[in-house]
Amino acid sequence: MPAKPRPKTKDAARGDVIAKLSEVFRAHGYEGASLSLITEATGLGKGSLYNLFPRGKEQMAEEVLAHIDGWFEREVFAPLRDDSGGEGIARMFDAVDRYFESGGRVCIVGVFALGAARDHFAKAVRGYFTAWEAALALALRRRGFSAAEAKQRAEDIVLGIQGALVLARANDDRGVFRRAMKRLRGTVARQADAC
Amino acid sequence: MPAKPRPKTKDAARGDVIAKLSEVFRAHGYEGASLSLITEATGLGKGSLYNLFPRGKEQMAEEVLAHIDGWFEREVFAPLRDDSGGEGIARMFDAVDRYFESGGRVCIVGVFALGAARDHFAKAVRGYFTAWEAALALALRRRGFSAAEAKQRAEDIVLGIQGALVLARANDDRGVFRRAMKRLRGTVARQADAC
DNA sequence: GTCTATATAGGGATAGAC
DNA sequence: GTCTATCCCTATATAGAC
Repeated sequence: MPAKPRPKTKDAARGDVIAKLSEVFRAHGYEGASLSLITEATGLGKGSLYNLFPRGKEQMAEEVLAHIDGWFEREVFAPLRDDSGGEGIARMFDAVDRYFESGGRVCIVGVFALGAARDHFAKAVRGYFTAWEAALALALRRRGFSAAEAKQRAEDIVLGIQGALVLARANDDRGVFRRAMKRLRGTVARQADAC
Repeated sequence: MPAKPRPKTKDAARGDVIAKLSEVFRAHGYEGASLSLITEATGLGKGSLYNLFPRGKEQMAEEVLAHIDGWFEREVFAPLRDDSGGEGIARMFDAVDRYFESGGRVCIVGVFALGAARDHFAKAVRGYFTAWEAALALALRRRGFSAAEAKQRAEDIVLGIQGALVLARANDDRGVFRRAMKRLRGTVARQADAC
């Protein structure tokens, strides 16, 4: 190994670009994310962008979605599946709260899902939500819920998070998201409404 | 009054155009709704469109939003506020299920809320959700919920509907929406979890 | 690898004939 | 009122200099 690879590796630099791309797609959606917005956000000219992403905007979006999927796989889905010490679900809520900045940022996958881009990126969009629900349902089963109930509650939680993001952005108020997250955390505590 | 105004009135014809515009904005969002998509959907040339909506696409979106607001005001908010015979909430769920075709159509206001268009149409977007929540909270208070609980449950229901629409479209599966609606209907039945 | 043209298509919007 | 033709701008994408 050479002495000090201080200057960023190729992959790290690419990661930086993808992070900036994400914010453009998040704020403007797929069709709204113009190359001029992208050059502005990344500080790169079109030439550089097409050098990094030869297939253009489509490829940029694909890699943004893949990056999101990777992050959630590491920070959310894997902890849910391992559920080390029964803390998987709590870790999920923590990670989600950080990722969406308590409702200050919307979900790119959700934005894509609502627009015409869904058809083009259907597999990634669907995969994201199904992976999330499946991992969460598994963790809920370990908590003692029946298979059917775990599935239903997992769906309600993912759905609640997405709805909270819509309302938080519509009203420009993170309070909606915070309250929803608190309530959703509560729904996994009480094992059933048995009295 | 003249004998038979069989041919459509001006307003009715305008209503038809707005209905078709709505479907374009619903499917493609504000930025994605190009004039060529709009001419195709309405069957009108640009000249006619600019005659009907002199301020162009912006005005089209404004009138679409106003039309939605009018529909919900009549079919959802007013029944919730009147709550004739305590059926206001049930009528809301029925109307919502019809309007969104059991999850087959997404919410235009939700689509706008997630995109950059929110800033331009902030007042209409915010107004839609706040009116809905306020009317629903009022109906819930009449059902015996405390002011705080009614407000919270109203928020959870509106949020749940929006989240269900996101997931239904993401997974291309109306089942998510139907299940969510059923569950949400249930949350207004049990007055409190008092055992 | 990054930039500055440039190419080509489509965007929103307008003018004017009918 | 509706169309066609046209305006000007911005879109994505490419070429080629450095």
